[in-house]
Amino acid sequence: MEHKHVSLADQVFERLEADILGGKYARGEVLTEMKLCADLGVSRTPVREATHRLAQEHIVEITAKGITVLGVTDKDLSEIYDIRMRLEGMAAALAARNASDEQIAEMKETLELQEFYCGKKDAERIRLMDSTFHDLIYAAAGSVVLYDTLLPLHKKTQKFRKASVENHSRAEASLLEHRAIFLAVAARDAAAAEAAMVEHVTHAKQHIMKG
Amino acid sequence: MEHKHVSLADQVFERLEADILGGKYARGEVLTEMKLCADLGVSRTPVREATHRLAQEHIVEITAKGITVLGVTDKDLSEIYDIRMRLEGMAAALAARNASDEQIAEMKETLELQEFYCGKKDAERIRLMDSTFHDLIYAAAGSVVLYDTLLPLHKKTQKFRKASVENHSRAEASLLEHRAIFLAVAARDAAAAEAAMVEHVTHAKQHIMKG
DNA sequence: CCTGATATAATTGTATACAATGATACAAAG
DNA sequence: CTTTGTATCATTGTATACAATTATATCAGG
Repeated sequence: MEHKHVSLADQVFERLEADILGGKYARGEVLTEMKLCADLGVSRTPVREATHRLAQEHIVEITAKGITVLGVTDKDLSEIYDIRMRLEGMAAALAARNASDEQIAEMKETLELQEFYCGKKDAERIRLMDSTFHDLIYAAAGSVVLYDTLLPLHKKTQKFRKASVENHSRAEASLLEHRAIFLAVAARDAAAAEAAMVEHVTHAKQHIMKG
Repeated sequence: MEHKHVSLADQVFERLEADILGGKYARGEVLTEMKLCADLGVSRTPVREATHRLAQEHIVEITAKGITVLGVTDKDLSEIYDIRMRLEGMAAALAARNASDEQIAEMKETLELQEFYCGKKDAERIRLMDSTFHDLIYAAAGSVVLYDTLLPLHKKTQKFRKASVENHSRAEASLLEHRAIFLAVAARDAAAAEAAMVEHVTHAKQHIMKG
């Protein structure tokens, strides 16, 4: 049993990041440390650590006025997809070479769940399975640097991906694209995996930037 | 006059990041907050903020044992260059489209300084001009996301780039490659800028990974 | 000599008091 | 009415005391 200690600061960071990128706080909204302390029931120290880490990722901005929520602009979103277009293909190709059988099994399971939730039209869980699938690809690539580069970018798109898969036909198309990526990775075909991933990200961008 | 307040935490962060990525602390070395406090003459609070931000970038690891310096492994270095190969071309192409005349003038000036220091065989300053040139390209691209993605990756290579340009022939080759990128950007030729940048990063990787 | 439990010590995690900064409201002068 | 100076207040920045965790040394038992 892994009893790795998770600090309050880590918990606050995860929570705030998810809340902001999930759309709970509006862009431009100004928070204060004390308000967050009261909401979360912790002292300023872990809140400070969390907000400063968020500031480093340009998710909030800290001034004497307070903690301003920056979130993700449409311009950011477009740029994120342009970057992901170039890096996720690389990740898929590496995953095809380096993924363990166990990782491939996890991908398969994730895909089956995605199909299940797609049938139930549960957008939030479809989005979650989407995140998990991409995360598995990043991890399977076996590059810590690539993982650290892609994960924050992917997280920043989560709110928009959820909105996207509320459209059922897009949700089904996304599932098919994921399956194509999976088959190529499972077949250890790096070139096919890269091509499938590039196509997937391209379509995702097209659909998201329309809305 | 911009009298933007720079906190102690920011100063400590910059200092520690530069010291670790510059090679002052060896990989595996274990620091403690108190030691850093004594060295830098500040309390634990700003030191904590700085070290935790460094931990987020995987430059250090914080455990009950202390603050372990991770730095950059050869594997990291290789992966960083593979990623930069894909993103810096994008940045150069965007810079060719979006750079202001002022930014282009700054690039020109930076190049002239690089040439000057290349003549004097001053590796540290060549490395600095190299950093400045790439930073100008990132900024001129006009994408905050791309800037934030590339800058940390570029910083992590600084120690190795310095070692690389201590080889005079590589320093001269690098200067020529920068000039080719500059000319394409100044001519507003995005495709040429991208090609020149990809070639530059490719050569840089080849030279650095040999050493 | 090795193994394991236990006590100790070193380190980070957290809370809070105080300092410094900057924003804001308001009044006085032009 | 606008502007400018000033005082107040809210907020973050910093230092430090205390709690919790974990590594490490020590010792007993086999």
